[in-house]
Amino acid sequence: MPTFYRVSDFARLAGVTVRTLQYYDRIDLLKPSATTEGNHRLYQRSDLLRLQQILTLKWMGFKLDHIKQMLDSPTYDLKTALLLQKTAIDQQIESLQVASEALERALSVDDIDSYSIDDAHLNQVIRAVMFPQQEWIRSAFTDEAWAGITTRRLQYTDADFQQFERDWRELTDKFAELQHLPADSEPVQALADTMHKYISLFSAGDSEAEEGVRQVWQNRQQMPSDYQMADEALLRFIQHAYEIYIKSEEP
Amino acid sequence: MPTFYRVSDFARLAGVTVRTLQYYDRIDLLKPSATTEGNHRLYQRSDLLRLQQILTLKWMGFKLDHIKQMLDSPTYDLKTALLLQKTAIDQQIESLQVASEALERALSVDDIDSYSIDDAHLNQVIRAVMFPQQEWIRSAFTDEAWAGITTRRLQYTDADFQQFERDWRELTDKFAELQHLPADSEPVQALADTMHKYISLFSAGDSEAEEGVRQVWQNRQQMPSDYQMADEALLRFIQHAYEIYIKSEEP
DNA sequence: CTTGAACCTAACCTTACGTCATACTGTAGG
DNA sequence: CCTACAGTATGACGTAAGGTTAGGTTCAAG
Repeated sequence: MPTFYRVSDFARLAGVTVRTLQYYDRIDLLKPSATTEGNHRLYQRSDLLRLQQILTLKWMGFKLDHIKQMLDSPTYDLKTALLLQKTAIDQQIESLQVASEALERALSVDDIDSYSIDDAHLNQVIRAVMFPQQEWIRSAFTDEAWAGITTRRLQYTDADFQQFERDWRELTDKFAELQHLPADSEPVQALADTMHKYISLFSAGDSEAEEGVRQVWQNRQQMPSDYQMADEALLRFIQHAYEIYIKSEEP
Repeated sequence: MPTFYRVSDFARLAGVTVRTLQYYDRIDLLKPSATTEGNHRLYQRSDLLRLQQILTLKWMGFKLDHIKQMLDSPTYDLKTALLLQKTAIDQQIESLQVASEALERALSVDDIDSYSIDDAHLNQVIRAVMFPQQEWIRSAFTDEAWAGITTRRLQYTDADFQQFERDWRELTDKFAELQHLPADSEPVQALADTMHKYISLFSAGDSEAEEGVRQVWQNRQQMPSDYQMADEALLRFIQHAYEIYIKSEEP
């Protein structure tokens, strides 16, 4: 003779709302173990265990349909699921931290004390937020090309940037391997083509932005040393090959 | 004679989807600066600046209607908004970190290597996740009362717990002030009543859970020293007052 | 003038419920 | 047994920020 709880009592017991229990019932996530003749839900304490599992997994960030799968299939790979979830959460934390730091920088912009907002202000904040110390890059672009670049930049995650860096390094490594060939030879030009496609991707078909990239590339002596690559001869080789490629594409 | 972009070009330029631009148009967040006779949207580069502002703020975690307010009212208090947003994000980070640590603990449960899931397994994981080292508390509760407590616990945020602690300290401080009065005097019993209401809140009307709380309270010598309060005399005073209160309520 | 790509709007889909609106059930008192 | 009235059930609509079709229209090249 088990004790039964009506919805509101059971809800209070578990710290959720009645609506939540009704919802979980409807999506077959948690069914009451009995009902009255009049179709009112009756829960037992044993239902509390299942609800505890559900709420714990939910608290960990799993979605309800995922939780249903986990609880309903006894062969579910829990360890992998937990691992994936932790990875996802850690990624979220990382990008939130980036945003938090950006907000911190935004708050440190002097003029913001005026407590008002106009385009100039806001853009100053945005510049402070997105590109803390890279004025030497910015100077190569027109205002509007720059707006395009910074805007597109927002779409990428940290993982994307890491991939970019890996790709870029791979590309320069390949150039290094072919450094003994003439810059206008076919394999080198093929690399230049790949490089061009990459730059196009970055500038998204924005010709002003592309021009800016070329400027940065050519004025690379101004780069802070952190950004400079070691092998100046290799850089000149790449630049030469790229110029040949561009000329051959724009007759 | 400004250059116009059609939606798809402008979308590519900015790195968003066409649907997003259509949506921003509909909610009056970003209108194209012109349209064709056939009602196709035409954007200019100057629209890109506004879109950049929108996406930057969005990336910071602001909601779109909030962004609209910010951009449309020139007297908007940007600094406060940024500050509030940073606070909110930092809170999110904190609770995600708690979840991440919990998942870490869950992954360190030995038996999980079996790559399967059943109630016992899952509950073991849950226990590891939610209550790392407090077996001394758990031992005072029945399994089901414990399930209720851990489940309710999920509903609370860090801020709630901090509030709990503050309330609790305030309560004990008040007891300390009245320590010169007899335990059955009216002001002391009033405090005991407050304390009882507080415990009831914690146990959500769960009588088994309440009993467990009383057990923990009485066996407080087993607590690790971190949890012990300094003044043992005060504790005995509180316990005495509380016992008198309970007896007077359950005749 | 035709064709195919790009574009338009409208409408439904997603999550995890909250919030009504309306109808029904359970129970205590008379 | 009847009536209040509290509790409950079901269904519909709303949320945020678009994604995803569906079906019709416009653009630009040939």
